[in-house]
Amino acid sequence: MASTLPPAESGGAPPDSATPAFSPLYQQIKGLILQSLEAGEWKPGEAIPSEMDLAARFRVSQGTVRKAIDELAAGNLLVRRQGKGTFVNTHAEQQAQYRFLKLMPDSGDRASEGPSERTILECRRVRATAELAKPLALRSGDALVQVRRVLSFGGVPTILEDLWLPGGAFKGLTAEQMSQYRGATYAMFEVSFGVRMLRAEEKIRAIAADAQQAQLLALAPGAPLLSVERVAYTYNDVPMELRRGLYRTDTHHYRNDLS
Amino acid sequence: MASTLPPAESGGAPPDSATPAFSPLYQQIKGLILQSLEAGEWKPGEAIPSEMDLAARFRVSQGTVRKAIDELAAGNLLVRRQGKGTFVNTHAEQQAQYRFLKLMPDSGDRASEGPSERTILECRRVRATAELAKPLALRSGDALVQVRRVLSFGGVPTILEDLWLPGGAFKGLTAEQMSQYRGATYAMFEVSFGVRMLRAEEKIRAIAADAQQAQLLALAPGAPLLSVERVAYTYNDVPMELRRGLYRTDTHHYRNDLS
DNA sequence: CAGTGGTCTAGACCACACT
DNA sequence: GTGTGGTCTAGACCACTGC
Repeated sequence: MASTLPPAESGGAPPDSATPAFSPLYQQIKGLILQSLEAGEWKPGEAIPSEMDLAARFRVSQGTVRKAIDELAAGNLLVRRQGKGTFVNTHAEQQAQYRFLKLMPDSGDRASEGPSERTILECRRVRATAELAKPLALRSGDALVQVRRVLSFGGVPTILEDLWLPGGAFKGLTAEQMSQYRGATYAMFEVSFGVRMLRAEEKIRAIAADAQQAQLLALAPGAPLLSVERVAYTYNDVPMELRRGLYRTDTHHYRNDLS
Repeated sequence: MASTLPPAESGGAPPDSATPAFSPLYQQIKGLILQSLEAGEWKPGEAIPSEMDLAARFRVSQGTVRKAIDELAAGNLLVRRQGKGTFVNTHAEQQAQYRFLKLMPDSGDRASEGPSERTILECRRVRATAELAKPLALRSGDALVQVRRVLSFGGVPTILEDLWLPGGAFKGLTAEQMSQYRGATYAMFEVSFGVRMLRAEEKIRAIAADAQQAQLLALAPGAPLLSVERVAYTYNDVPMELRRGLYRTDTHHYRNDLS
C-alpha cells in the first residue's frame, strides 16, 4: 500500500458526504498516469515507463499498475506491445490512420480502392454561432477556425466536410497544414497543436443534398447523403472539434459493430 | 495447472505447423465456459457457478477463471453483479432492451418520448434469393421467415423494418409472437427459439424513400431515409438474422460513440 | 543475454447482497 | 453471518523483442 496514497476512505472518520466515494487503488493510479499523460510527461508515440518502474514510483504492486494500464489501453489511450513496452497511442500510425472514419467502400477494404485525395476549399476564422458554440462548450461569438474540404477516393469525391475548431487552441492553422499529413488530420493536430483526440460522438442522419453540396460532390441536387455530425474530445471530456461530414453512400457505407 | 488441460503446446515435440498456436490457459477456460453456455448448461438470465466453483471444476486458480470471465463479460455474454454472482446476459431486461437500437430522439433520451408501438405488416415464409442467402450463409432457395413491421414512437411511425430469419431455427414463428414481448424481439427469440443474438454488424446508407416506403412512414416520396442493414450473429459467428431498417431521421438520429 | 509485457498461482482482505 | 465478486499483494515463470 502506498503511504502517500491513502485509499481515499480509510481512516476512522466516516466521510461527511452521503456518497461512499470508494475508489480502488488502481483507479487512483490510473488517474495519476492520466495526469502525467495530459501534462505531456510522455508524448504520443513514446513509451511510458515499465510496469515495474511505475509500481516503484507509486509504491504499489505491479499487478495494480497493470490493471490501471489495462483500462487505459482498453480506452485506446495507451498501446501495449509485448516485449517492447507500453506506448502513448497516436493517430500518426498506419494502423490508426482512419481510426474514427467508419466509411468503407462497398467492395471490400480500403486498400482495394484508389488513392485518397483531399481538397481544402476553405480555411478561415469565424465567430461561433449559438449552434456551433454549444457542442464545443464555448460562447456565441468566440473565435473559431472553420475548414471545408472534400475527400476523394479513387478520384471520386465522396466526403464533403466542415470542421470547426476552437480559435484559441488552433491559432495559426493554415490550409497548407491541412493539406499535408495525408489522411491523418488528427496526427497533425497532435504534432502542430498538442491536441490529442481521444474519443468522439457521432450523430448520423439522412439528408437531401442542396445545390451547393450536390455540385461539390458531383451529384444531382436532392440526392440522399449521410450527415455525420461529430464532436471529438480530448482529456477530461473537453470538446475540441465539431465536424460535419456529408458522405456519399452509393459506393460506400458507414460500418458499425454492435455487441 | 489442470492435468486434464495440457497447455496446448507443452510437450517436447514442436508443432508440425508453422504457427506457434500458443494459447493461454485462461483462453482455454474461456472456451470451455463458452461451450457450456452454447450447450445451454446455464440459460439466459441465470447465474453461472461462482468463480471458486469453476476454478475447482477446471482445476485452475480463481484468478485464471476470473480473467476468462472478464473477457466474456467484456463481450456482453456474461454480466457480473457484485455480491450476487455472474449471470448469463439476456435481451430480456429493461436495461438491455434496446441494446442494438442506436436510434435516439433528437430531444434527449428515450424515456422522454411517447410510448412505442409496433405494427406487424407481414409475417410469412419465403425462399432465399442469392442476395438474402449470402449474408445468412445459406443457399439460394432455402426457407426463410420474413417479417415486415413498423415501429412508432409517440404515435409517429419512425422505423420500417424487414427481418429475414433462417426457416429451420425459426419454424413456426407467427405474427402474434412478434407482436408480444413489446420492444424486445431478441428476448422472444431467446425464449421461444433458443436463439441468442450476441453481436451484430450494421451497414448504414442514406437512400430516398420509394412510394411504398414513404406511405408506410407517412412521408413524401423521395424523402431521405437512413438504411440500416444488420446481420446478427449467435455463437461461433453463425448469422441468424438479416434485418433492413429504414429510419426517419428528421426527429431522431443514429448515435455512435468512437474511441 | 537482459528487459518488457503476459500468464498463473495462492492467499489475504474489502465491498456488496441476501438471509 | 455467509457467499459473491472486487482488490491487492508477492513471487514465479513464460513469450516476445532487441542487443
